[in-house]
Amino acid sequence: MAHTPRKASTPSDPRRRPRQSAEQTQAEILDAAGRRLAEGGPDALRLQDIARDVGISHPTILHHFGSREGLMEALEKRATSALTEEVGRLLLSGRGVHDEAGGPLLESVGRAMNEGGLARLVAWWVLRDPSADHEEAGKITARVVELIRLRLEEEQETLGGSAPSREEIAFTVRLAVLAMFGDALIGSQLAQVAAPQKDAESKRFRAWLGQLLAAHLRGAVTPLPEENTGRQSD
Amino acid sequence: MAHTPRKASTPSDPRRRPRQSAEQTQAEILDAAGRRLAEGGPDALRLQDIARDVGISHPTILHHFGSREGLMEALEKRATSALTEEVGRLLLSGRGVHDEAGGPLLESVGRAMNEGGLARLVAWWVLRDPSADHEEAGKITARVVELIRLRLEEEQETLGGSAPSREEIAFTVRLAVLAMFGDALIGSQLAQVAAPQKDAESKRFRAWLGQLLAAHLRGAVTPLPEENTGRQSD
DNA sequence: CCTTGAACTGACAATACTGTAAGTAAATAT
DNA sequence: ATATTTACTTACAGTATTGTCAGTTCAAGG
Repeated sequence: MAHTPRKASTPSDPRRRPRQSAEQTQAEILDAAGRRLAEGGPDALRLQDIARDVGISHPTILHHFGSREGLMEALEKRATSALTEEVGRLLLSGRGVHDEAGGPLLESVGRAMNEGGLARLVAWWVLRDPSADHEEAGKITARVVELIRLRLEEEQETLGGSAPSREEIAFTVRLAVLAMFGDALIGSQLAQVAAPQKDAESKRFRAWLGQLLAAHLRGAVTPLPEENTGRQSD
Repeated sequence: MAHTPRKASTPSDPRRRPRQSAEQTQAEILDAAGRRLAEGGPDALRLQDIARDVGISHPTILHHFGSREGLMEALEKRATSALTEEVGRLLLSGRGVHDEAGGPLLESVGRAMNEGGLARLVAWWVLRDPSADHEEAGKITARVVELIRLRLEEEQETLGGSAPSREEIAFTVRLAVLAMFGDALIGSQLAQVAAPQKDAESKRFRAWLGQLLAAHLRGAVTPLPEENTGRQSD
């Protein structure tokens, strides 16, 4: 007695999802997963929940992504490549680097980190496996550093002044990224104002940071003491 | 046929843990849990694993902390109160604020975030429940801001110069905390050097940041434009 | 038209984890 | 010395979750 299929003869069950293209369904799954992750944290990423959100059965997710792990990889890939593209576009468009207040670039990264849920995604990823290398991040920042350096050199030729060293730029970019990342995760915890104004404070902080960094790169370069450059002495 | 206790009559089983004080065992459990969390991320926080690390059975953890949730709360409480104490000590000792390079305070927070695993703990906490308020964090930073402000005013009286506004200080502290937090989590991903030197680069970055912030607070205050202070216009 | 492949599903297997129950042994209180 | 509390254990219940399997419907290609 094999298990009798309960309703083997229901042709065209109305509850069955009308067949979609693979791309379509996969995109819907990733959207739902991203939403879950942004709202509820890592524990909220259950196949069954996501399936319910989309309106499919959970084995369908496995069919498309192979495993839960596969889904998570796809999620990360999509998020980082979206950011890479946006940053690339901003940089090449010639704006965003040294315009007023550090400008669109900072805002764009901040938005991706906050609304896009990128910060939460990355944090969750890093928490899960601290030793994993997020190659993409290094590549993006390296690219940003290089482009800023070129632009500052141009500027220096026309306006005069001394261009900061590459390390100086690298640290500045690093600071900007870390601040955006941290702000998206715990900014609201550090705000000194009442809840409804927290978003405004965060925005103002971003503007302030942009000015600080721009001013720093432009002139007030604080050289590091040349002690322990690579090897440690103790 | 009740289940016959398998070895009901083994008096003083050698495998049984010699009875400890509650405090002792709880501390060991928290240590082990912290280590697990730092190494493996949220998913690695299993009662059975922690119990094995300590050398007890997992219901003992439930006996001491009530539930898994209780354990996590205790973990967070211990970590934050340790940090609070250390920061308080540094601030009251009169050092750490405006000594060379931002100094011990930055280093201490950085250490707690990195080696102490505080950053990972907080990140994991925030990921799990984005709406949860981490009151402690706000309190600590508010306190730091206030103390720095007092100290800068003192300094201003003796040396002259203009003391920065409270918002200026608050943003600077916020930036410092965010940078330390972010650096602990994803700093290694952003580093531009080979793996073995990443720690050194992180340290150098910290020093650089200290100088930048100190210099900023001391003189080069970039005032924010007085536009949208609270309400947004679009 | 028929075959092949792919999207999709319901039912089930396997596993793993938190929490409970009941009992033992050591310390503390009476 | 006896009673009580408490640190600690084994065995088990309950449940949730990922993944597998066999099968169905739809579309495309021969």
